[in-house]
Order: sequence, then structure tokens, then C-alpha cells
Amino acid sequence: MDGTPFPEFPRRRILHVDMDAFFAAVEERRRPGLAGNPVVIGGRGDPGQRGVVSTANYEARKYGVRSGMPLRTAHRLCPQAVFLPVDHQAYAAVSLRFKSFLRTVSPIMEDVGIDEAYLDITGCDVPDRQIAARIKDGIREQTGLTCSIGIAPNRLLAKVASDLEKPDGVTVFGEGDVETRLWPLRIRKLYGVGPKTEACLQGMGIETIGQIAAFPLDGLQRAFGRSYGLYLYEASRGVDESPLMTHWEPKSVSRETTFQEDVGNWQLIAGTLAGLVREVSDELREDSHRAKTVTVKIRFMDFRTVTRAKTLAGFTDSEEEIRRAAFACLKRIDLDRKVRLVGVRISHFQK
DNA sequence: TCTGGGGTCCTACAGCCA
DNA sequence: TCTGTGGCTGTAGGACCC
Repeated sequence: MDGTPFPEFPRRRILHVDMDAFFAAVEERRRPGLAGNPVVIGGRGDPGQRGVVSTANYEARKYGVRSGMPLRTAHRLCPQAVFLPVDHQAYAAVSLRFKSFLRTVSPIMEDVGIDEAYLDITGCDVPDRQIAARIKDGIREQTGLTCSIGIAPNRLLAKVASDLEKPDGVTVFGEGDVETRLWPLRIRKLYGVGPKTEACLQGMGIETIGQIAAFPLDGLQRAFGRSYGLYLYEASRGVDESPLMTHWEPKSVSRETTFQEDVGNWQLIAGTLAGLVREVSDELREDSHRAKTVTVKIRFMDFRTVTRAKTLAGFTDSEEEIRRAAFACLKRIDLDRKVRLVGVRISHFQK
């Protein structure tokens, strides 16, 4: 050691923007007649068909309608709701507009899905609340929509913060807020804790994030494995040093489809698979990628899901080669009962 | 009674090879 | 030559996110 002090890095300021009920808000914006009505976006917009809720507006949420819920269930809970199909192109166009605006605030932006983004505002010489107000105004001008914003020393806390005051809220989180504001929250509020982990933690008598933080590291690692145990230990303490990812390359491309009725006809399953192979190979070529591994996924009527994969000798973007590999995979699956879903994924890319 | 689609990452395990 | 070991790769499944 030469006695040189460590350089002093400025404490990070990460801002998370989350659009409020995004798909529903876009639909309401372009169809003013929907104002005040419960609106549910999902599947083909027909609650009599298979599909789940992508987004419900706040009016529909009052009736218990939630994302991920089957459309039929949503319809039972709220029969007067307006059901609309997902129009990805329209939402992507609005997404592009608000993200372009965000990049004018800070060039260090991480794109997370269609309705969220993180910004590193460490270098911005504007107070937190002021920058949040500027972003809200800008997004409203660009899109006519509202968003919720969280600002914190890292992305984990920024994400939790943006969720605390929805819709149209701003929450600023300091390091000192971990004990008072993070720890009392239910475990599901922690990013990365889903239904399985929640049930497991509850089985250990843990209900709040603070109770995870009070649990010893080795206990968490015994219950959840080395990597995820460590993640829970650190995340529950508000620790997250991960940088924003400003650039991203896809690692796989997939297509899958659920039949409206479960299918026992091999010809129909094979024909559907061939169609999906065409779509993924078209996308592969559009992106100038070549891939090596083909995976076929079958979900049976009882929801049991199996996958079979084949890695080719070399990289390819040929529809014919991908189809041959996909059918070789399909042949290895015992189609002894009706099928509800068929899918194909290609991965292991070479640009 | 239901449970989409498009992704990522992790874990466990098996086979191959040095 | 035989055996054990550890790394790498491929495969399958699961959890999670939006």
C-alpha cells in the first residue's frame, strides 16, 4: 500500500420510472369513450377465450382484477369491464417516445420491458424531487400518460420505491430508509421473491423484508442455495451494487402458442410447430443472428410441461435446419395425452 | 375453474475428456 | 492400464420478471 486514499466515488442516484397501468392507459388515451370504465387488456380481448390479463386499469382493479389472472375469471369478477386485445405495436410506439425523452435527462438508461426504465442520475445537478417533476411533466407532454417514480442509491431500492406510491407518485429513498420503510414491507415487495419463495419464507415464519434481514446468511443459503440465499440476504438489507445495463443483446428467441382447445391431433401439433419455426427463423435472419440450439416445448392438458433440446454441429439461420432439429425434438416427446401449448426456442447465438 | 407469451438466470445432473 | 477427479458442455426443469 502506498498510502494513497481510495478515490471518493459519489453516492449513486438511481431513478426508476414505471408507467401507470400502461397498456390500459394507452387504450384510454386513444379511446376517450373508455374514461371512467373498468378496462381489461389481455389475450385476444375475448373473455370467452383462453388468455390472461396483461393489464387492468385502476377501475377494474377495484373489482379484484389483477395481471396474470385468466380472462374468464376477470370477466366473472367484473362483467361490465371493457375487454380489449393486446396491441403490442401501439404500446411499443408510446414506449419509444417516453424512453427517448428519458435519454435526454440522462444518457445512462436501462431499458426494462415496455413500460419501465432505470436512469442513473448521479451526475445530474438537480435535486431529486425536481428531477422527478421534470420527468413526469415531460412524459405527460410526450405521451399524455402518468408514471410513478422511485429514486434511491441503487436500482433495487429505486424499484421498491416507485411501487410505494402508485399511481402518479414520487418516492425518494435514502440509505437510512431501509429500516423504516423497506423492512416493514411484505416479502413479495422484494424484487425476485415470487409465489414459491414467498410460501417457503412463510413456512420459516418470515412475513416481512425485515425478518429476512434478521435471518442469518447461512440459514438462507441452506434454504435457498448459495447464490439466491446471498441475494436475499443482501437485498433485504437494501444492498445492490449492480450497474445499469445500457446495452443488451438477446440470448434467445422463442415463439409459443396455446391452443383454444386441447389438441390430440399430431398433424395439427406438427403444423403449428412448423409455423412457429418459420417465425423464429425469420426473426433470427432479420436480426442477423445464427443459432446453435433448438428447444421444443410441449405443455399437456394437465399443465405438465416438457422440453427437449438439440444442439447442432454448427450455427445456422436456416429454417429447414431448425425445423429438422425441432421435429427431432418433438419425436422424443411421448404425446400420450392432449396438448394445450406448443413452443420453440432458439438460443446459443453467434452474431 | 383456471392458469399467455417472451424473456433471463439458476440448479442439478449426465456424459465426455484430460 | 485402471481409476478417480474436476472442468466443461449439453440437457431439463423451475422460478421469476414484465
